[in-house]
Amino acid sequence: MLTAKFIQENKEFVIERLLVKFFKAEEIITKVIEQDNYRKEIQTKLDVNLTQQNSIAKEIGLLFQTGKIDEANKAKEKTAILKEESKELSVQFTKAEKDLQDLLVQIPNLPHESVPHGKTTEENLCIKENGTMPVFTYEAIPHWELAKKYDIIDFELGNKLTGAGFPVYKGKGAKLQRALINFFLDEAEQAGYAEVQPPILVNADSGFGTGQLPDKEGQMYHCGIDNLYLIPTAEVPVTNIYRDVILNTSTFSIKNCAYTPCFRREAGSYGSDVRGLNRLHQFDKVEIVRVEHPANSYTALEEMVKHVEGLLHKLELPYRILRLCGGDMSFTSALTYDFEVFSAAQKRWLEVSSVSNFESYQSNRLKLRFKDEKTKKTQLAHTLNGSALALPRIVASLLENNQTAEGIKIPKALQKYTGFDIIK
RNA sequence: GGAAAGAUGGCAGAGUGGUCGAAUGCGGCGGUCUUGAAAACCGUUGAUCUUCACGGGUCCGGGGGUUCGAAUCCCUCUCUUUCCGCCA
Repeated sequence: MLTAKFIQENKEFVIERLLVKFFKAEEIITKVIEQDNYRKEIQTKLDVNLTQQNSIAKEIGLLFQTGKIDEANKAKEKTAILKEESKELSVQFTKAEKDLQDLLVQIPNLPHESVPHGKTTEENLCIKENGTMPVFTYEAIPHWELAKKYDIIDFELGNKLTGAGFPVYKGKGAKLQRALINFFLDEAEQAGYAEVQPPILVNADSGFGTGQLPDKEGQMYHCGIDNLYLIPTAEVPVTNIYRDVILNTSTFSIKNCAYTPCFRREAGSYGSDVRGLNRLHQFDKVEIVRVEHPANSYTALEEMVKHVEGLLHKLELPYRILRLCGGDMSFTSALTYDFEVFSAAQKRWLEVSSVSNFESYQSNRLKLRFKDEKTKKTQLAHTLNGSALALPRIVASLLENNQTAEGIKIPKALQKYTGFDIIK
């Protein structure tokens, strides 16, 4: 979230920038400023009161030590009123802080200046399209039929075990999953990302840190007995590694990668675009996460984009890169690039990665800071993350685009991981 | 699941209800010495809110209470560790 201080100092700028996200901020910004001023006012009153109490308490201590019991008892009476007042003030202060917090979490992150204006997915800016589009002399078969034909993914079996959106990968299908995970992890490692294997259940503090809570509570699976959440992305546990941490400037850049299954309730999604692998409740993903000095975060973002692009290139999939417009961006992001691969049978682009710079928006919630060596002051770091990559739609696209009369061809880069070059 | 112990600054670890934001050690930073380094020695070193500043407030796991005054006493919650049981 944004800090009250930043809003105080950049009121007009904040309002203007948020319009790019179609967020009318004028009213809430005014409230934030009022609330912040009120908070300060209460705090000042409380401070003065406590100062008085402290000094009287010290006096009493001295009086007792010097044996002036009567005077001490007299002084005690003075504190009664002060105590009463401070109790009242501190209740007000706690409420004032909470009310301010409640306002701040409602304000989205400011979009970067390069974010295109626009409201819908059609207005995202395609900055690159690359790779050869698949050509078929016959009607290409959709991946859910291919999966059945070669018996590599069993959707019905998943229904039996769990429910819709939990497929069972079998034989070469399972091997393909494992191959992709290893391929993505190896590539990330080569690019300097240190692998971590985090828990896939997290507590509420972690959920709040990266912004899933409180707003997106309904999107996560919740284990009520232990009050833990199944992660919707590795971003949550990996970024939260750095919650409540003060870094040294020298520790930048922090680069982590992690493979985890991801769980999403996807409440409210329906229709033909959820068929097959297009939208699952459980899927596998390799995530890259970075913590950066504010001055370097956009360079880091470009590096991440290059990395993801390299993966798609090696997988020989036709892809395009979109810079999301204000209306399509997430609440917490300052700049997001989406990667889509073309899928031959569905004849549409499928999102396989989303790479974002959150600037200090997550850091402020996470209390992730660093000590500036020159000013000796702590300031918020920048966080970034991106999928590199999410598996299901990659698999969908591989199956559909690489189908031949003989079987499904495996791209060269993947063959040493699969151990086979065709699924038949 | 049963039993016990514990939670203090980056880490380790003291702490009598009053002068404790907190000893000490390690680590970090700066310096002296040195051709350089190490060692030794000296100094310095928490976070946060508020204020132009001086200053002031808050924080010893979270919350509540007792008291003029709480790291220290009481209640409660959470978490951690150890032992036993079960077990990948």
